[in-house]
Amino acid sequence: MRAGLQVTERPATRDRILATAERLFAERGYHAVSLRDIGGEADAQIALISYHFGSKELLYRAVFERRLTPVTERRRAGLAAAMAATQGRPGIEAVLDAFARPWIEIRDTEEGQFYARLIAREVNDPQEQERGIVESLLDPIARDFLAAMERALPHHERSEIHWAYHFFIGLLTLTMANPRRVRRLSGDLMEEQTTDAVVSRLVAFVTNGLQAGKAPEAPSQGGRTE
Amino acid sequence: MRAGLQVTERPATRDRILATAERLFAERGYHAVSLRDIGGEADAQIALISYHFGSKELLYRAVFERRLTPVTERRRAGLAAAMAATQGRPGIEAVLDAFARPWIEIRDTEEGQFYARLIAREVNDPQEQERGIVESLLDPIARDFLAAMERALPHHERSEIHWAYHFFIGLLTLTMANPRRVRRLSGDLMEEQTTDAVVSRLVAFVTNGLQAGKAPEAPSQGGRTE
DNA sequence: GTCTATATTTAGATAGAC
DNA sequence: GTCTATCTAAATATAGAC
Repeated sequence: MRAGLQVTERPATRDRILATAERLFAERGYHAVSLRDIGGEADAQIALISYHFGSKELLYRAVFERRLTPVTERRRAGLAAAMAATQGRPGIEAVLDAFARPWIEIRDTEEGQFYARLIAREVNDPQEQERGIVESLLDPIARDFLAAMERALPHHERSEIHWAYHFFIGLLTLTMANPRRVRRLSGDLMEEQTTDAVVSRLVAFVTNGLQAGKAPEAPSQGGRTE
Repeated sequence: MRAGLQVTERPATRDRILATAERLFAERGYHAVSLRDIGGEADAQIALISYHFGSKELLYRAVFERRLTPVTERRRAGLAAAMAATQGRPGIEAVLDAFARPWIEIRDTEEGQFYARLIAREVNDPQEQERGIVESLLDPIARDFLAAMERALPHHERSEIHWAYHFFIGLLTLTMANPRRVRRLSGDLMEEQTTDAVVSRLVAFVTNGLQAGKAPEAPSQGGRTE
């Protein structure tokens, strides 16, 4: 029986390794973490890491894949719901919300905070293409959201929408990546934010930011006319 | 004579090491680069790295400090000019421009592209505080710009301004950090951007984004009234 | 300042008993 | 599945001749 952990039971070695690796990779980055570090903090022999995962590289991939599929599913579902509710013409806020909310929700959980940081690290890494994780697991859904943004803003230049998308990624990943500096510079001005408040802020910021890029010849679409 | 390099002269060993270290640290990160990598690509003996810089850690700091002082000076000068031209009440665009332009200019030069990526990496690193580079060299001027933003937008909530600041950092660093994924997702939609165009876009995006956070009781200030 | 040679530590990975 | 013990390669750093 793999399922049915009792409350007092210690997680299986494999899971302890996964959780510890996730935390350490997120905090320090792949190359700054040794298998000895992981084994030590997970209270598992180094040999067991090889036994369960094969190699450091494969362990890293296992850490990613463990959580990525469920998150991606929820993002897809959110986008599909926004599409269905509007006959394929969703508002830009609904699209951005479906895109960002699952990430922020993960960031705001005890067990997901490190994974959020790890994703941010991976997306910002100039070398990510060599590992292929972003390209195979995140790029497909990214293209779906880009297409949805274009449907939501049919009168914007495509290049504007793409810029906004990358801006969104930038601010989304920063809110996940380095909360310490945020606290250092801004102190309690940014504490005690609920998940909802952060998502709303991100979405509102990008939505407003996009007002700069409306194509000049666009007719009013019942929205802001500036 | 240290100065007065002839055109055909090979850069001194110390400078070759610095340039190579800058590029490799930017592309792969501190821990993924060995002194052997640097020595190999710089065509310098490993022992010479120790001789010139003392240790890998000190080499890393030397790479940072080489370019940071001039950039910071230019950012300060830009802010001072914006302040002086408006009797201490600069527009938010002028403040953001002074903040971002020197970074984008560096990013867009042949010799500075790697440094821009390195800075982005450092700012997004959850572990930066341990090294203290960001805290000692970037936080002071960050606080100056935060104060200038508050002066430029006296009717905004302070927390809104701080959020916008961190958003700005996020999108600024992403445009410096991982251009490859941008190209992968958006292709030639984002090519051939001049420095001016990128700065304008960043500034316009954040300025518009900030419209979301205007304090409700603020009287119109001659700007957008929504 | 630059080189060769080497000391010392730490890394990822595996062999084989239990 | 888990352990001890160990292999091999790679890392940073230094010693000392030139």
